[in-house]
Amino acid sequence: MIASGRNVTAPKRTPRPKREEVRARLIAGAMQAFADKGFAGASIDYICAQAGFSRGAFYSNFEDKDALFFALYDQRTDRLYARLARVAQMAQQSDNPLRLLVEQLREPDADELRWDILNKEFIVHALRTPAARDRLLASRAGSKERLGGILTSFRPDLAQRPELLDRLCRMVIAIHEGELTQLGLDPDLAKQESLLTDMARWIMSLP
Amino acid sequence: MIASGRNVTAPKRTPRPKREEVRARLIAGAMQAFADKGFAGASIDYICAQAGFSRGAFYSNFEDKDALFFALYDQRTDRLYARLARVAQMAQQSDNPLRLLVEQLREPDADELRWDILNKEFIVHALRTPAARDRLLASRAGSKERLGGILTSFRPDLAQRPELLDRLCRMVIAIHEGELTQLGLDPDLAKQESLLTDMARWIMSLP
DNA sequence: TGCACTGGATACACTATTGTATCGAAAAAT
DNA sequence: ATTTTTCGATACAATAGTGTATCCAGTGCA
Repeated sequence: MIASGRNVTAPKRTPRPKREEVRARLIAGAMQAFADKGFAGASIDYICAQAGFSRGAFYSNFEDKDALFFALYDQRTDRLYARLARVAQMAQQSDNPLRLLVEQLREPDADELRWDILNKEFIVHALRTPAARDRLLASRAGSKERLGGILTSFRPDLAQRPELLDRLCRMVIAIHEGELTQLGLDPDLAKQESLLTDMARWIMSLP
Repeated sequence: MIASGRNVTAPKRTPRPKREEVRARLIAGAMQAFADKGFAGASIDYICAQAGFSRGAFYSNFEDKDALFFALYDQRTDRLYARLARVAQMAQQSDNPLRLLVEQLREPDADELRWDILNKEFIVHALRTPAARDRLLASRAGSKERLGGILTSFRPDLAQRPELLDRLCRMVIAIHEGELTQLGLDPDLAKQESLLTDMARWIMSLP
């Protein structure tokens, strides 16, 4: 049942990977490499080594390291959006939607923590690069928007208080990112309850 | 009244700066350079150019770039500690100590924002370098300790609830760092009230 | 089956960066 | 005043990284 095609000639030694897969593996390699060495610290050669390709593969798929960085960031942003959408939908029928949100946002597994390193790296990059800054701001505005929708589904009255809602979103994001920092530095904290639970309780108790 | 010493010979052309000053200027240059280009992105040459010295000066004062990074970090840590101590003292006699704390922590001036970039840079560095991680954890534990003292001066009952106090400190730190991120990316937010004021109100209203 | 094309691998030229060895002027010591 | 020490500046060798030009195996189309 294996390779039922013509087996007359010698078997293919190196079935060249599809372009999409090459890109995907390069992006995955970049995530590893950037987390290991930082954006500037990771040479293109090192990134390619992580992905199992040569620099030629890189240069035929990306303009330069910045482009790869953006591709990686976009991928993760899409993933985050998908997760938030899932939470929003599940929240509709859950009897404890806040706990759900907190659990979904927490996810302190290795991958998430490694991504958080990179997220910070990207923030720093954006803080000094106008183009990256604009892009990041737009992306974060989208995240905040979605988060606002979720919070409103918990407390419908917030829809009437947009400025308060905005501040709450900012606080949730700040605490989330801050907690990831603390978790990354001190893994023991993972045993404790998330700081976001307190935040959630506070939101629900607001007048 | 100027240079009352012996003025027989020609005036000194290049009064070599004291060692302390060289170190200080190199550290200041490093802050500028790291904020501009990141830790790995800032070459030693670039750092020295910012400080107005040659690489020779650098190598005769520091082991390598890491050592300079640590020196810079230590300097800022000392400064933060001093500021926290000042707040704690002022809080004793202030009639609105929380506002005081918030104002002191906020300080969204250019220097503080530039330092925040570097702080994130250092965190990222620490997340992947065990030695730096230990050092950073110790430093942050110290900060948390001092912050706890300040919070307790506002709400003495917290002294009896150490685990709650610890969580509150973590939240304040998380929100502070998160807000600095947001301020850096979107300077317009500086017009708004600090997120920490809400946090402070919440702390004071805790049962 | 043959042929053109795609795209990853390799080689090369060029630049940037690092660390060290050496030099010389200013400070300090005698 | 002369010697000694200190320490920033300069020169140099070695290395690492980048981008491009070229090559060649695999792929799809006729």
